[in-house]
Amino acid sequence: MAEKRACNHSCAHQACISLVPIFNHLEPAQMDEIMQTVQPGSYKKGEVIYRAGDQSDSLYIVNKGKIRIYRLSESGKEQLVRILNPGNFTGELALFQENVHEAYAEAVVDTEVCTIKRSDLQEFLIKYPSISLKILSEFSNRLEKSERQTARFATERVETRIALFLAECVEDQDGSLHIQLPMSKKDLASYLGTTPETISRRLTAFEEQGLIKQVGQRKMEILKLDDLLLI
Amino acid sequence: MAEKRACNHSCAHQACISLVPIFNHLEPAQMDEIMQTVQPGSYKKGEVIYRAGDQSDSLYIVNKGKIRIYRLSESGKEQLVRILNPGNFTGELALFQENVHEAYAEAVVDTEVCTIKRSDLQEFLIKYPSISLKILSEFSNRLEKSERQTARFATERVETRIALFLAECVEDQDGSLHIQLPMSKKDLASYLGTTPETISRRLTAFEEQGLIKQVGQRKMEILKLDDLLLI
DNA sequence: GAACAGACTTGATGCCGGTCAATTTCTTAA
DNA sequence: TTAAGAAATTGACCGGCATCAAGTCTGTTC
Repeated sequence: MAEKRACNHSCAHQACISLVPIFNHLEPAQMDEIMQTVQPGSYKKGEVIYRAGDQSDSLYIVNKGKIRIYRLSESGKEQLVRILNPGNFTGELALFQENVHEAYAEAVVDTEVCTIKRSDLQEFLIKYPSISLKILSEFSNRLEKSERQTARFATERVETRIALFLAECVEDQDGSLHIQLPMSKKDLASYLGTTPETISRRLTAFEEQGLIKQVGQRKMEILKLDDLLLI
Repeated sequence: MAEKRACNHSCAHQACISLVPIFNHLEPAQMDEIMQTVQPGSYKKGEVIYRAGDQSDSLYIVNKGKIRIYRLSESGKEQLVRILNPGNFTGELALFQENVHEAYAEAVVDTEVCTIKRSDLQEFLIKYPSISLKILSEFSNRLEKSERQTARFATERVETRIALFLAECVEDQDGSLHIQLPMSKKDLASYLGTTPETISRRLTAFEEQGLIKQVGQRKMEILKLDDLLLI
């Protein structure tokens, strides 16, 4: 791997490795070893990072910016699955199964990533089994969240899914009741399996019921969190 | 662990270990070691194996019978997540995160299981890292399937979800066009996020369109698989 | 600052699919 | 075999939400 070394350890693009939960428990020396294999990449706003069906052979770690991960359904419609912020990664599924992306990824704004070749990563998995355990923990969380999301789709109405999403925003933002939506309403609609129109209407209805107070494009104040969750 | 030994290696309830993909790559001696830690359990038809909120400290492997795994949504409605057959297991999520079940499990028919204590399994994970890799692969598949399912809920109509499910039945049954539904229509409705009435109506409609031919309770013949998938 | 494109809102309309109810068919137990 | 209780079907009804169509507002680029 040493021959891939592009620059020394202090390169900015490598620093993100230390942000990633699956690596940051390692010894400094081991972390350096991983950093040697990292390749930088950058994408302009709106640029596609990989497409569904692309050969998938790398792990992408977000260094700066924001990435949208979409999934295409059988009939070609797309759903927003997740938004990646610095320290998050994608491409991990391909490590353990067929090597074609099922999803596609797009830069929301100008974005810098670090990529690690799949083969390099697999070497590290064998060399440092603790990484496997970290990835297992990550997968476990993701699976849990994904199944929860599926159950919500299967059993809850759109109104409830929106309310639950707002509650999650409160949690993510450390319990503050002044929240900021992490994405546009169009993206949110895709994520929640509805339309921007319906999101807009439900939020207005919540406001008329005195449950929330909208303030500007993506900001709002949650007035009655408990009542919101009873919907 | 040896002191837990309840009987010798030939015990029937232990044999299932060799059926489980995450263990069956091990050396016979290692597999025996795991078998020593296995405890048998049996449940009558309809009996609950664990509830949402229960302390979760074991992996359950189905030896004989069938188990339904349900998830409860925030408002108490339940969705069928998965059905376990012999060789399948549940309780794996709790290995890597908080130790409370988010789902609940119920025996569909009289069922025998093997349980492995979480602490025992964690020892094995450290001792035999190859098990981690197998579980990673399993998780990776599950995550992939779960996200696909979520995307279907988000983007496809009930009619399409039913058609896609039928296509999966064909795959699972080795491409045979004479398929058997793996569960009752009530369960299927819960799994697909709809109602038994709607399932019944859509299948009748498929039949009237000449796409399938229903024959008896849970059996049918797929006449035009391609057309079914264009819906 | 003007102009433009996106993002968001609001209204009107229609239909998919959930709900309730009444049979009918199948399964299980006595 | 019969009886009882599920499971499945079929019909009537209607409400939630998608769709289409106009706007309004925001932010960005000359």
